[in-house]
Amino acid sequence: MKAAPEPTLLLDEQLCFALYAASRRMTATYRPLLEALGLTYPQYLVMLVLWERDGLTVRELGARLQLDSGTLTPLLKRLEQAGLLGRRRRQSDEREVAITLTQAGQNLHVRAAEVPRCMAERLCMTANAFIRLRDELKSLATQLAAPTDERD
Amino acid sequence: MKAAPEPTLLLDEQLCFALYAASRRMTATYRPLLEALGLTYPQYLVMLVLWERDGLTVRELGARLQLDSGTLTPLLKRLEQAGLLGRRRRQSDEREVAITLTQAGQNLHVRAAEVPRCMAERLCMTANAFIRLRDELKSLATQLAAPTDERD
DNA sequence: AAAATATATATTGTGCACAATTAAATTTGA
DNA sequence: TCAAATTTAATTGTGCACAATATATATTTT
Repeated sequence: MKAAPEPTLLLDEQLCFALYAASRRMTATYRPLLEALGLTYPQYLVMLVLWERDGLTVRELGARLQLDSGTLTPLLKRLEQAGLLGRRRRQSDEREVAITLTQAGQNLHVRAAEVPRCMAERLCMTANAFIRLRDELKSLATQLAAPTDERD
Repeated sequence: MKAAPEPTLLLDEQLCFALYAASRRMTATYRPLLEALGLTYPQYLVMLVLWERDGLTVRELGARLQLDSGTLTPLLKRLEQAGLLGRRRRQSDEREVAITLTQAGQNLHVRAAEVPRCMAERLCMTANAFIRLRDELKSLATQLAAPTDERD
């Protein structure tokens, strides 16, 4: 019976740092592709959500991306300035702000379609490895989102 | 013979978003633990490096963490203000700034030791799963760091 | 040695993240 | 019914990330 290995403070042994470093490298790899579309990486994520379903509120966008209004409000204002979307209060509930794509925002969908293809090529992973890693990361995030006392 | 699946623009299918979301969740999980030590997450990473090897230059720290002086200089100044480290020009090369832990900075090492233990418990992963995921993320980062035309 | 080049850090500016607060609209309930 | 509680965005403030530039020092070239 072997004792559980003691977790260390060595940088190279940390899962958190591998995750942090990989995430920043991923964003850096997207950067030149998205720059060609006039988007930052978080802006691209917002557009992905809106291309799936237009007219969401700030709250719904935030729920999807796990971002709050402190991040989204200025980001959405920049996308509005760029002419990709519009923001207006819902008449049914004046607290809510509905985000709607402009024609330019909708048109960008077509040009964006090559981004995932380009990244897939860049990753050099099999479809299975891709899906396995993605789903492991999803379940890690789920595990970390659970309250501290959650029993599995 | 099945054709390769076409990559989509659906948010939930993106590896990048799973990575981005998991990384932010991870940082959020560290936050209360590190707050007790008076550190932010990037500051904690800098301390991990210095606890392994003191007296590194800003450049060497940056190489280890993949961060540039635009990020590190103000961060290191805040850690200096907090009394955890000192910054001084190397006499051998006045361009370089050596970062040295103060006694308080060294003392924090002991209290920090429980952070990885606490996180390991929080993750609910076997040691093998932990290592496998960590190393997959490392190799992903390596793959993304390679120049675009790299053949495997 | 002077000029050109390279290197290390700092500075500036933009854009996230996220906590905390504010303000307005809506819902709830005594 | 109307005061309290809740909900939604926006605002404010701090701290990263990162590109671009500036500045000082060191090295190389001529």
